[in-house]
Amino acid sequence: MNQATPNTLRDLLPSKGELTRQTILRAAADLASIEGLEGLSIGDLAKAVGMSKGGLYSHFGSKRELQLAAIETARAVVREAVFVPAAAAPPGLKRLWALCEGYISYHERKVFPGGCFFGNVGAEVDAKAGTLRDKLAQLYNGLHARFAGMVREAQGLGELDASADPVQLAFEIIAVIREAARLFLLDDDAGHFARARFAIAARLRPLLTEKSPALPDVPAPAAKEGAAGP
Amino acid sequence: MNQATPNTLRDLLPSKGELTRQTILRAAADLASIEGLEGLSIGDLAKAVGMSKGGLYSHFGSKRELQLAAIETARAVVREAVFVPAAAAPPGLKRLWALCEGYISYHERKVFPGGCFFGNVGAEVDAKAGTLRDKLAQLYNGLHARFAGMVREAQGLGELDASADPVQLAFEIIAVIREAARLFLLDDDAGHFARARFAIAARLRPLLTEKSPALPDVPAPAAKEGAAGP
DNA sequence: CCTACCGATCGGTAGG
DNA sequence: CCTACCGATCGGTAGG
Repeated sequence: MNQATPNTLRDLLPSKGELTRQTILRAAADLASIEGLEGLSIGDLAKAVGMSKGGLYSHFGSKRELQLAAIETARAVVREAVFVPAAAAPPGLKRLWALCEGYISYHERKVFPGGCFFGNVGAEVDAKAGTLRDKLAQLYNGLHARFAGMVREAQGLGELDASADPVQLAFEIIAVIREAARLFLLDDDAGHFARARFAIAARLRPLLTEKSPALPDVPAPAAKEGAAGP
Repeated sequence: MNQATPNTLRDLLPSKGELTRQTILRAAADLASIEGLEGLSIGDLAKAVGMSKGGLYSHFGSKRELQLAAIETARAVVREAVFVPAAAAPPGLKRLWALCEGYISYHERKVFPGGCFFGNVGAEVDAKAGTLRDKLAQLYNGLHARFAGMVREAQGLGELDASADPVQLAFEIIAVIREAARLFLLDDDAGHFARARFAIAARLRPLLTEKSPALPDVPAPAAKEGAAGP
């Protein structure tokens, strides 16, 4: 802090440059959710925010730096869209369910235009060892840990059978939600989310205790005729 | 068939050009499992098979044509790696379990160097409406239908409770296997597949009947300490 | 934050 | 199946 003058409102507000930077990063995250972090081109990004390529390079020294910053922005978006709302629910089973619903809704609402930023970018980098892959692995590890933590919380309150393995339960919940999200992107059928909800409710039901609040009603997904195999 | 001369062995064997074509396509599928169908460049592919770009274009008129052909090749690879072996198991619950194991093993063995071709390519195209996305949607539909069909078969033989929804069951099985596969690519921990197996066995167990053959023993996955959230 | 440029690589083609 | 090339676009830079 080499600021001689006293703080004014103007000093505390984000500078114009910082606002531009955030605009660029949010656009970058949106584009990367469709094209991937490599497929995102600086030229297209510049066009999307109405700037020149040179203008972008005054905010980021390299494409890689922009990619890393876009990941942080996407992380903040997920936090606001999924984790913050869930934290508003009462602790225990209700909060766990709110987290599931929030994560489902995040996919269904297409908070990012190309579906989940991390789903797309994760698939893009998962076969290439390196910093980006490790970063994504760590973020997904964190996601699983969040869900597992909520399971433990519900168990601690006696609202969920203590014998269930929280990590295993988190794995299964996230699995059905992400599978639904992928199928939804491919065929635009939101019914896949009904399957995810149904699977989660059925998995939790045998674990309920007399202390458990009631689970919301989850209708059985509509039957569907099978298609031909590959 | 505008062939005047009688068939000889030579006529029935694949021509040299056809063999080259297959070599190119298998290399293309391998590369696309890492880089995606767009990320795959004709120059890199030519280098991988030891040909010039011009040489490749004598087999395929355009990149798009090559992409479509590579999808068919990848489909044949999955058929040989997953569906054919499962068909060798006795019908019913055993065959369903063999299909699960085959699908898990296909991911764990990395039949494609970048993990599942369709997982990677699906994520790449799922946000872009068009022929490729529709093709992938149809293929995944077929995968789900295969699993659902095996569930129905087991039910028909009385080896699985008839009240279970085959499509829902297929959805949940595929979900945990694919989630395990994605995590495996990110952190190289094959333990995720143990979680998938455990989830499938636990899901099937309440559906077993007195006619059911015994399920293989599936050990509970090792406990794992939670990491920090995002 | 812009214009104007760099070398490299992209998909694709001509001609053999 | 090759060499030699095309225009377009890539990430990135210089200079202002």
